[in-house]
Amino acid sequence: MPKLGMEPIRRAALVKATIAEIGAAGTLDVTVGKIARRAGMSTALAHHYFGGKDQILLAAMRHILVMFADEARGRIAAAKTPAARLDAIICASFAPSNFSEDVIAAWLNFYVLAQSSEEALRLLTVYRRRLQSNLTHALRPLAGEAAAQKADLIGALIDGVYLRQALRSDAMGGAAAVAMLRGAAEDMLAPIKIAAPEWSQDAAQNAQDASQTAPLTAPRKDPRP
Amino acid sequence: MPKLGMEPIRRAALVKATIAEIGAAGTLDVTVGKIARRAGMSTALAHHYFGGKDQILLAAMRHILVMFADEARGRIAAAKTPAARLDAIICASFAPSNFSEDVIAAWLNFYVLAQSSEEALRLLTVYRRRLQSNLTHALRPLAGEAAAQKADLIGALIDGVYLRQALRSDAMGGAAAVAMLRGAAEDMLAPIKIAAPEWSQDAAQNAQDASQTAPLTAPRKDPRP
DNA sequence: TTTTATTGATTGACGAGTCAATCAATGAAC
DNA sequence: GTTCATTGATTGACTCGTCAATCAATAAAA
Repeated sequence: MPKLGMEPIRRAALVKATIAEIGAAGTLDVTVGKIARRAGMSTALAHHYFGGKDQILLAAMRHILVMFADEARGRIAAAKTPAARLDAIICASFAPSNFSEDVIAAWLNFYVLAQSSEEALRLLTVYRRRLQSNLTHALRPLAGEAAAQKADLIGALIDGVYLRQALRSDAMGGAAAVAMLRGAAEDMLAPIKIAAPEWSQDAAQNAQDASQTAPLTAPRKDPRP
Repeated sequence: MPKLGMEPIRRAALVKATIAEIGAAGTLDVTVGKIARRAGMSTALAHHYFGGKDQILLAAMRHILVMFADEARGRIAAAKTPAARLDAIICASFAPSNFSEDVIAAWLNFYVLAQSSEEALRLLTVYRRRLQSNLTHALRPLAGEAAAQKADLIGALIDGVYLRQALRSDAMGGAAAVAMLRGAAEDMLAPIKIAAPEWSQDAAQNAQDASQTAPLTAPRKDPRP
């Protein structure tokens, strides 16, 4: 059984299991034993590779943050116009890799963790700054002076929509969330009259990647059940 | 020492202490012992009055929800115009009673609790529905058909801005949050051209109550009693 | 005396972290 | 091509602390 080079494999398995376990429990109050068992190893091995529960949790958090960063970077790089960049950021936030049930639960819990863990707060701050920076950059040509302010707004709105997913009752798919965000961005930018004509074209291109768990109906403008 | 009619007093003290303890710890992982000690009694007494930890937590949550409902009801009742009602809801969300450090931390934690507690989810759903209903009602004369959709947006935005307060790094006061929401609402309503002229007047009246300044920068550490 | 208020002590369970001990590949020496 | 020392991989069992919940007992009203 024991082959060499197990460490990265074990670490990845533990991170994955941690996110799954958090999603299943809805809490950070998961035992190392459960995580390890789900990852197919003993608790001692988990400790061997990570040193402690905190490190496991933080590694899971880092993983989620990196996944989001990758998603966003790729989509932004592929966008040609400011409007497309804005849309790319919105779509990245609700792309499947960042929008599964487990990841949403984990994300919410990491917000809580940031209140008692210096390192978690640091990581979350990095994420927030990057989002803000990306949004501001995309909005500069569209909103000029007001770019930073609008970026703040859209950032908060993304967080808010995302947060509401934690409550399964009024759950909507990623596509619906994206549609909502797009509508808000349009409203916000409409008075400025610089809304790019190719907007809908970019939107159509991004939309196919952002659909999640197959909403049987086409994404509606009005997300009211 | 033993006087009669202690029950309501003890319960209130425990609820208050629970919120404070959650705020201090940043977690729902607070011990009954700590809560009871902060409330000036023994753990056994806390169990006597509440039956268990879950009940204490839910009572604290209910208390916060009721506080918010009272705040909102009062402000909405005092508002004369649709725009003023909208502003009243916004202000209520960031009024001191709902926007202190402890309450923000508790609120965030209750979102997490709702993922594993049926009753917590139920309570949160009630809050969400009421907020949605209030917003829709206020927006109907301003946005007509789109009222429900706009209400969803503003509701999500309120949650998002509120959520960001959990991270103290980029903390802003309640007044700043309200200003941000007002700006967003104006942007959103501007194209519809029904924005009431007395808006700024109502805003000025509401603003004084909603200012709150408690910016922190570091996560909290366990206080040693 | 009955009821309400109150607590210190106790219990039972659970979980994080540690440790000493195995297991199995690898590769060098013969 | 055996032998064997080395080292990473892996675990079961154990320690130690914590915490929710319970209980038996005491004190003061009514």
